[in-house]
Amino acid sequence: MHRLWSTLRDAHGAQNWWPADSRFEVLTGAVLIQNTAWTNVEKAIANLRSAGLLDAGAVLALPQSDLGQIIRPAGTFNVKAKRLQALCGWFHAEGGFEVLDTWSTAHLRTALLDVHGVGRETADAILVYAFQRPVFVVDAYARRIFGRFGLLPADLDYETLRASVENAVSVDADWFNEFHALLVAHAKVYCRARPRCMQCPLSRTCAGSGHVP
DNA sequence: ACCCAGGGTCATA
DNA sequence: TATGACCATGGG
Repeated sequence: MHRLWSTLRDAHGAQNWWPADSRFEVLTGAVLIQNTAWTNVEKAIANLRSAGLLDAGAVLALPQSDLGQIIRPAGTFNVKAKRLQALCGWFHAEGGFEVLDTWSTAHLRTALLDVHGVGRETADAILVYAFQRPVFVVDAYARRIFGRFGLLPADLDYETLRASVENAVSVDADWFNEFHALLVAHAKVYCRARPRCMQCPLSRTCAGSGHVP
């Protein structure tokens, strides 16, 4: 696990995630990124910013259909408008970061999973990037890269895979922060286009012959 | 014209 | 538990 981390770090450099100007923007981005390209999320967040909506109270005060139009570029905008308000409702009701920062990671994770529209991956991304908790974010990229690297089977269920990674290392939140970011960065560069795939720095250690995405 | 992107919910078996 | 339908924009 540490060797993969170092290999990715050498290949791609420090990522310094999450790409956001504030912790609240991380919450927003975590919902908007669901099954969507980041370029679309950027447009939606720019719309929110110019509308003064990077604030839980402001998001909650808006009719859901209006919010949907503002975040339209992010896709599935009606779904995400509802989810965004659900997350803001929880965040606001619980007292914001000042209160939530005092919660245990386990308590925080359970509460996040109870919010409509927040699943495991979104919850864990929020835990790492908005709350700096040491949690491994499992996503499709991690599964693919682990599988190819021969580290862990790609078809493990979410909680098993997450526990496997978290138990395999003894590290802080910054390590998990960088790890997930590096896996995403690596996938974006090497796991799409076939020509680049062959230049992948992991190709020598990849299991199997094809090294196909 | 198709495929997919840093998913999740809901209905169904 | 395990699939499938559904949401919907923008870039390749």
